Amino acid sequence: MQGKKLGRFFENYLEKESLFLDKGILQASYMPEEINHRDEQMEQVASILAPVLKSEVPSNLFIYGKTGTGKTLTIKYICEQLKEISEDKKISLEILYLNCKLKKIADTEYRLIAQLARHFGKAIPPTGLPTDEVYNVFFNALDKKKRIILVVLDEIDQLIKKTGDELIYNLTRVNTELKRSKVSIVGVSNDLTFINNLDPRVKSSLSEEEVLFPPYNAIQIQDILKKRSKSAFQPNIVEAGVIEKCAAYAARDHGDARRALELLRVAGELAERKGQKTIMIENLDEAEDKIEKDRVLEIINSQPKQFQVTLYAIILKKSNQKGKIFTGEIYDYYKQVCNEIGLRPLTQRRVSDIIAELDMAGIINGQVLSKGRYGRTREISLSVPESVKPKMISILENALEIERKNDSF
DNA sequence: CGAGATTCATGTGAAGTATACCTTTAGGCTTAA
DNA sequence: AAGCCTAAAGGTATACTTCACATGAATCTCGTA
Repeated sequence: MQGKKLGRFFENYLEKESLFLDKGILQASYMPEEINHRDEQMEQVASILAPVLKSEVPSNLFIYGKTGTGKTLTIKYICEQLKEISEDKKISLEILYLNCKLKKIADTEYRLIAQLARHFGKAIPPTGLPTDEVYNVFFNALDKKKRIILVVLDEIDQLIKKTGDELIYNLTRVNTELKRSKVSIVGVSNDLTFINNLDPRVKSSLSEEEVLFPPYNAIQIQDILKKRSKSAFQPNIVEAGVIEKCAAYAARDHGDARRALELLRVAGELAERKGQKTIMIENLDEAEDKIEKDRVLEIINSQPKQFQVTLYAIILKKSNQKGKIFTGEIYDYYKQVCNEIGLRPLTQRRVSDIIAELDMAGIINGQVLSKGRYGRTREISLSVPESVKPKMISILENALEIERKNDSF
């Protein structure tokens, strides 16, 4: 009985014609044939990196611009081109791309270097080796043969903020130690100000060259969306005004093209799931909601237990109590929750750091403020739409194996 | 009334600790000559 | 004697704790108008 029903469902699913021709085109990982509206930046970056094709070491390069301005895309595109040409012409060139934000992969000096070394087939344990040793392994792997290595560090600001700038200093000194190989660093950052807080030596060596990626304007985003949607969707699927609205949404927060594309894709998925024949403007609002929801839930799920408990405490405290909430209150509540689920509570010091990290992740919003005679604390609020909250709570409760006794809503 | 001094609750930096993991070393056992 | 395995020793990164000091505006204190 059930099986039959399900079977019919799948049949229907297959029969239903998809709105998409190629969904991949709207995904962030998609590499288009050509990149629009970034000609100038493209040219700059290309001309800076071009010397690798003559086996010369290019200057270190620092790329900055807000999210969704095409930094990552452009640098990846150029790297691919360089790689192709270098293979054609038998130039030995290695390009390493690494995103420094990935937790547990490249978010400390040790892990970053280890990751780089692994690129050359070296097995590096997750812990235990001296960092110097890992450097040595890495250097030796590099120096095995004569070549130029291009290290692209995406979201480098996150890493430096956390681990200090010594890392870059060490990487730049590679060139003086290696006999045969030469390394050139490309740093990519969202944070426009971060470079100013660096050690001057590091600063000057990292940003021998700089390229700024300005935000796209609404018209450019529209253009990009149109081009991509043409090959991503079946013809005549996207209703009039949808693309314009989509671009407007994205332009609203600093011309983030990635966001615009995601919005369009998710809107398409939603429309398809609902059995619509076209994508309507309403779908965009739903999509925006869903994207935010997915983003938050994704982060929550990947968070360590202690972070989840902290967040859980924040959410519940927040919904039980009107007005502003502060670190002290949360910590008390947090301890209580820990007791209930039999988890050893961390110190307030640590929880304070965890709160700061949740803030960084964009789930909550914390602001240190002084309440004068009544001390100094962080004022915390949830930076998540109301609609996501119930889902968050149930996920957290699930993850933490909490049984909610009294419904506090 | 206003300029300092005081105060509170917690932020924040530095140093210390526990844990998990790594390599090296030394001993003990086996094996083959 | 050489080879191999194992366990202990010595070392590291990371997550967390402990200790101690820094912060900064509301409030208090006290001299002055």
